[in-house]
Amino acid sequence: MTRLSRDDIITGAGRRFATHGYHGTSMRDLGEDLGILGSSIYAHVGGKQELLIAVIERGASYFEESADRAVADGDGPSSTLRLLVVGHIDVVLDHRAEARTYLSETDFLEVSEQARVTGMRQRYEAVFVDTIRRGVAEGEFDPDRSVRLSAIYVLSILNAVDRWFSDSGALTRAAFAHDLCGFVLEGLNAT
Amino acid sequence: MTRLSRDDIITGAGRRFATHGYHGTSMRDLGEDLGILGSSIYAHVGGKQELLIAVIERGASYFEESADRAVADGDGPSSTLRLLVVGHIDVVLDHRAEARTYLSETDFLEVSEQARVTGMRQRYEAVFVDTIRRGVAEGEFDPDRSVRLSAIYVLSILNAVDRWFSDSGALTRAAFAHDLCGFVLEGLNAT
DNA sequence: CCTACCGATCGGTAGG
DNA sequence: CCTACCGATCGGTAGG
Repeated sequence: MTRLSRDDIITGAGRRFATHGYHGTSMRDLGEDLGILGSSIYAHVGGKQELLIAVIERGASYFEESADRAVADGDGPSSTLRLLVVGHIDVVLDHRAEARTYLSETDFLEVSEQARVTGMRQRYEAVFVDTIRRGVAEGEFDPDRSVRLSAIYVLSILNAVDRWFSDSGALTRAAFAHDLCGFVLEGLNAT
Repeated sequence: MTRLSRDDIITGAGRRFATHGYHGTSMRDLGEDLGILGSSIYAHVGGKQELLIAVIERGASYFEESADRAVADGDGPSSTLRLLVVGHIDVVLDHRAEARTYLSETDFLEVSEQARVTGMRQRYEAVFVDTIRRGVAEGEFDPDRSVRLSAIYVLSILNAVDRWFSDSGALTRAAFAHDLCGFVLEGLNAT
């Protein structure tokens, strides 16, 4: 039995927040998950709100990194969009707790933190918008569709993936990503 | 100042649950919203959990009624699908609090209630699946697309509508519904 | 990381 | 619907 790290505490908090919600989680609950007392958590972090911030910050940065990679590696708009879709799916499924907390519990951050996280989210979503816009400009996507709405549709689908998808099901992650890209690109009348 | 009804209490609870979450709402918070004391709520309802049940039951029945109407009034699969989409949008925007609580707080119901609500939700979603399946069978939709996935996509988009749409924006509800139907039906290669 | 707490708040009740 | 509570639990701290 070695001492827990701050990262361990944050990971545990993410799991609890994702399943029981921020307000549904007590420091004692969290301690029990970690095998320590609730009060012992304060040896690692300043408080419950600080844990929420740390978990959500993690979630936000996974998405940010994914977008950066998609933009760097993408070869044209539909290629970039595919990478964005695959990357988002991976973040949501490989970092379920942090991603879900980021997506569902941001309202419970203190206002200043909330503003920062909202900013990060807007920048992330803007990458989708910009990519689609570029696809329209370059003649790859249907110019008659609303760019903004198309981005909202894709993101709505992506943000709900963890609610129904399981790696242990018959549908593989790659097959799903392919289907979703097809659905989206057909909707955009990709050429 | 007349006495509040049980329905008033449930409406107030829905608003609080939708914005602050079930666990983020105290009976005293709710009382304050209603202009009474937290303890006075117990003159109307048995407890907090009973309020959650009542709010979610309302939300679930709005969706159920919408699906019933769509099936009754629809003239063929793509017509029914359009009615389902428009109906879902209306429920989510005209009954924001109940719909959002239904969609986000069901995990906090006692297990027996949770099972019932999950059943209602599955029956509702099955209407989407069946409608799309019928569209494929009748040659209206692309048979190469997964029916299940298409239903998941539409529902994912619909369930997030209240997060970004506002009736006071430039985009009207009808224009949005039209765009979404177009997006979905194009994805389904509707003929 | 535990012991031993603290004041505040929680859901809820008895009696009117 | 209010007054006046109750025991339980909450986030958090002092001291080791």
